[in-house]
Amino acid sequence: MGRPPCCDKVGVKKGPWTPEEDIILVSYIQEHGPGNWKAIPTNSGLSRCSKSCRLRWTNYLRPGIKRGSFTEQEENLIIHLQALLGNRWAAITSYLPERTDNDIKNHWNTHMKKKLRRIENEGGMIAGSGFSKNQSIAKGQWEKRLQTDINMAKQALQEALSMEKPSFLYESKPSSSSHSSSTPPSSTTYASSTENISRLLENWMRKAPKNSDKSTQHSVKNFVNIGADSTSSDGTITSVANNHIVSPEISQFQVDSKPCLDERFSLSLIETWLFDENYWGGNGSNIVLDFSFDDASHELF
DNA sequence: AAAGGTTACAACCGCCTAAGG
DNA sequence: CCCTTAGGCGGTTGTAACCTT
Repeated sequence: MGRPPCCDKVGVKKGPWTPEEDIILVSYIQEHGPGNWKAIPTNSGLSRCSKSCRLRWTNYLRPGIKRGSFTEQEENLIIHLQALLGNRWAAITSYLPERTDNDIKNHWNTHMKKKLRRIENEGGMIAGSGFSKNQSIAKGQWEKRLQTDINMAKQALQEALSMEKPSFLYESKPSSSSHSSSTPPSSTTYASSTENISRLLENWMRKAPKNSDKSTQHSVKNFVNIGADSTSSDGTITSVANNHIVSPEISQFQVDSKPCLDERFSLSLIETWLFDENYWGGNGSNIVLDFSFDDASHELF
């Protein structure tokens, strides 16, 4: 007996989500909170499988998602983390909470791989691996990587237990140049969808005074704000969440749908290393190439 | 202006893991 | 323990938008 499909394939809609479907999903989650994905299609009336709903929410509709082009600092961080963690996008995403793993993965595959390949051709190193050619197939590399990960986890745990709470790493440095990218963020279909959803949600709010529950309305309003912010005239995303003035509800969403926030609290050593400009050799183009695990692990642990 | 090629990204697929019975 | 299943993750694909000729 094979594994049954996650959802009944018959009658399950596939393909791009419509704004109407988004509204239904968001409305349902506003009311019931994220989670119990299995129940969402049935209870909300969506003809989508639970997986599709979860993905749509986490990658697209969840409040606090930053869209648009990546800043140089974000890219540097991704390169560095990819060298350290490999293609573990979920782990990498925990350092860039405003980005989704899908977003980072896509950006890596479409932009950064190419960029690094170009650098590799110029510099004769293996891009993205964090190792020079003669190191790349070094015996014991995986063991070393694993050990580093274990050490990282231990360190994080220790710091978490000691209640050390460094400020959010994304609050300080990355945001400082968040609009420094020379290329304007691309306007995608998301923008118009979001505007539609925002409008619909506003109408929905007006029509739905049944919610004596203020918090629900409040959170919907926040969602609307975020939607509007995310499509501001200059195309940049400066959401409420970016400034961390998020409603408890939204915080809850983020906590619920993202990896443990405490992970981020407890990585001051790592973040120092990750954001240390010196590591990046000034222009960020050589960093990975000069980076090796020996250096990093020695410094970190 | 049209055709063909390229890029970007939303969404799907299938595997893995952990929780619950 | 074993089995089932929901949720999570990374790889891959499909396609709309954009660019070049």
